[in-house]
Amino acid sequence: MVKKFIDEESGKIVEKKVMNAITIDCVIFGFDQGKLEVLLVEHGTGISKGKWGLPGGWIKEDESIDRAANRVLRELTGIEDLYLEQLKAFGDPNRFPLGRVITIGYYALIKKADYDVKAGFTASDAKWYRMDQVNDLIYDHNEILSYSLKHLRNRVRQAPIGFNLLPEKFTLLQLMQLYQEVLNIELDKPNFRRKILKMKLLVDLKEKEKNVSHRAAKLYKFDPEIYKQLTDKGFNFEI
Amino acid sequence: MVKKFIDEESGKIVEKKVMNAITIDCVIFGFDQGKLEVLLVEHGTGISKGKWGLPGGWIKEDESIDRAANRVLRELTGIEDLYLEQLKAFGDPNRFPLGRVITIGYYALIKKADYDVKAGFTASDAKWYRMDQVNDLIYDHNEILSYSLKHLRNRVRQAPIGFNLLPEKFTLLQLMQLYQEVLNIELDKPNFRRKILKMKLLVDLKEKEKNVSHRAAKLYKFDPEIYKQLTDKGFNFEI
DNA sequence: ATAACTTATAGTATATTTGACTACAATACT
DNA sequence: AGTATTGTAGTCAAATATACTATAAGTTAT
Repeated sequence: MVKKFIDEESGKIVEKKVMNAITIDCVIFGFDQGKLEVLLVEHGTGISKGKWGLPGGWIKEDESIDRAANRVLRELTGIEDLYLEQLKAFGDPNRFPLGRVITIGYYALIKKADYDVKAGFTASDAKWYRMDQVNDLIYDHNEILSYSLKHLRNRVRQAPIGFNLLPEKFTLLQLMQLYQEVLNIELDKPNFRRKILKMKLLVDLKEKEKNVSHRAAKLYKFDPEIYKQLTDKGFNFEI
Repeated sequence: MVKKFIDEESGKIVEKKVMNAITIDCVIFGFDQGKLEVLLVEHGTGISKGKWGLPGGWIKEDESIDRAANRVLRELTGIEDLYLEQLKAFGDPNRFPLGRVITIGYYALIKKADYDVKAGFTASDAKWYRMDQVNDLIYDHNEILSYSLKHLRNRVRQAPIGFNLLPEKFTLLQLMQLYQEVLNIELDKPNFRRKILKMKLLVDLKEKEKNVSHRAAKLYKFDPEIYKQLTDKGFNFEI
């Protein structure tokens, strides 16, 4: 791919083999009924028609990459007003079959119930996939996804970001299942409860679940204010 | 900047306003006599002639971005064989005066004494600057630099990047003293030794110090490969 | 109403890790 | 040979984590 570009030295447009195309790819994690899921789209047109991959697309000339990420996600899946965090740029020369394309990965964790997913633009379908049901994705999207998951697992141990995946009011079991699912480990109920409560991070809402077919559990909420106060004192969140 | 690129849908080369140029910029931190410094280069040609900035340059068509980062750094400053970590992509549409250029930031922390700095390629000079003596840099390089510094301060507690400040082969006492200095704490020799060895992060080189006026200590090296394997498994570095 | 079942929560006993400390081994210098 | 310096092994008690048991509090079926 010979490209035209502005040479920094002369200020003129020259042709050289140093240009690259750039895309955005979004990894959106959701949590539902104790399972971690990821949002994928089916390509409706082009060389990847009928295949599934992460929601992604080209960056426009006049938009920042953060804005591009939000736009791409909105166009393909209908999801908007989301805080997308930049993950990493992926730039293997052969990651894209038709030429050199570098992609910048973004990721976010959301509560599925808060967002309506609707396929749009070049996406013929958009669906949540449970992590264990993700098959072959286009290009290097499996690699991007597994990198994201690794990143998520590291971050979720270091900061209580996982709370974003739960409803406002949640039980300790829900929280525990979240960690089990994200970290892919088994936890012990009594021990988990003791550990998390000792952090003094949760607010006891003095409420209980309703309409459940078993003993109702206490409801808690995560209070970002308390978390901020704790971190200011040198608190170390570690699950 | 109208660019040619391969359209994903048709597979043909078309002209559109969605192309971007990509560069690499490297933030190299050095530590010397208790002071943090950063490596800057003076542009010898082009529109920024005579101005200082981070070592950076274009990514070539056939190289990965990691390799590009190492090449750019080598060409401009003579520094090679360095583990550069990807930081973040910066993509404000107006960050570069002559058109849309996205840059991917890389950073590293090195021991100054281990590397010879020699300006090359388009750089007319390359020098270490103490952080408090950095003035106006080209483009958005001040922003990139301050982002890097913030990142570095967070990361030094979470990941073993401090190892880069030691010689390749080091003793456990050297390592301990480094942490004592950086974290401003006192550590217990036997306990530190036990803790760090249990991480299985160090390679025992089966060698000893030489020409020391005391019992020679075993030499170890830090192996980034091992560290990578461990983090993949959910390893948590915490000193 | 009561037995069976599910989930929440309390408690306990054992293993593992940590922190403070002691002892001693190895080497070089005087 | 004696002394100084640093490396390395080990001990012991306290703290913490882990595995497990027991029981309480609801729901549902009979």
